[in-house]
Amino acid sequence: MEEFLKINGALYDETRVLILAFLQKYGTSCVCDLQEAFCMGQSRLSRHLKILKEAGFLEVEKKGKWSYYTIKEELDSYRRCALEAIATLSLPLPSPKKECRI
Amino acid sequence: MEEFLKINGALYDETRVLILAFLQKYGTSCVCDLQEAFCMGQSRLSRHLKILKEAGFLEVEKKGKWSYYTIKEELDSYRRCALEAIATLSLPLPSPKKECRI
DNA sequence: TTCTTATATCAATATATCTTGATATTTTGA
DNA sequence: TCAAAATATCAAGATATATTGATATAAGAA
Repeated sequence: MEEFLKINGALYDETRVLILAFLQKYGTSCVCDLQEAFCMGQSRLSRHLKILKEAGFLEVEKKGKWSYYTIKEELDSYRRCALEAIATLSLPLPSPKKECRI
Repeated sequence: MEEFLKINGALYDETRVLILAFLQKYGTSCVCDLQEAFCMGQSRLSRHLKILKEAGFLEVEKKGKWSYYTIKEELDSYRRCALEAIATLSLPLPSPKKECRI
């Protein structure tokens, strides 16, 4: 139950749904990529990414100063359903703006 | 987006997940059935049932003094996924106690 | 009509969550 | 070693949600 609620809590926020949609569309991104794209404060983004990670949607890889967030490859059926549902929402997403990678 | 968030909000509450699990297992129930089973205050139940209904999971049929709540037959794939996920949680459910129907 | 029952809704309080700005940590380069 | 950049975390205030008890509504029985 606890895990199920954590998943739904993660999905019960517009910002996080948009982040998932963005990562589905554009793939691995660092926090600064998302900051640029969404024009969003860094602490706010960092918090939402943490929630998505702890809900089992994302994984992080740290390289140098950067943290790269990716949607996990292996997801259980419920999380996959959720991502499909998000994809079919056809949300208007910002485009990735700058490259700030290594 | 709005509808998707409403679904996830409805699923982000232990009480409501239990109600869905109960209705999946035992079928149509009136509010008093659920009160008996869950030993839960009536206004609290009524509120949660309303939220589940407005999130598209339940339908209500009124007969006399009673309101009968049922899980909708025709659900989109995301809601169906959610109900499957709930079923596989194998939650410990109270048994229906009394019959208070017409 | 009047009383009782089943349900819905409201108001007040408590709890949880989100946002913002400030601070901490870590890495890299000067 | 020092400063700057990327990210994480914390604290305070604002907003949302859940619970409880009280009240409202509607149907049926007396």
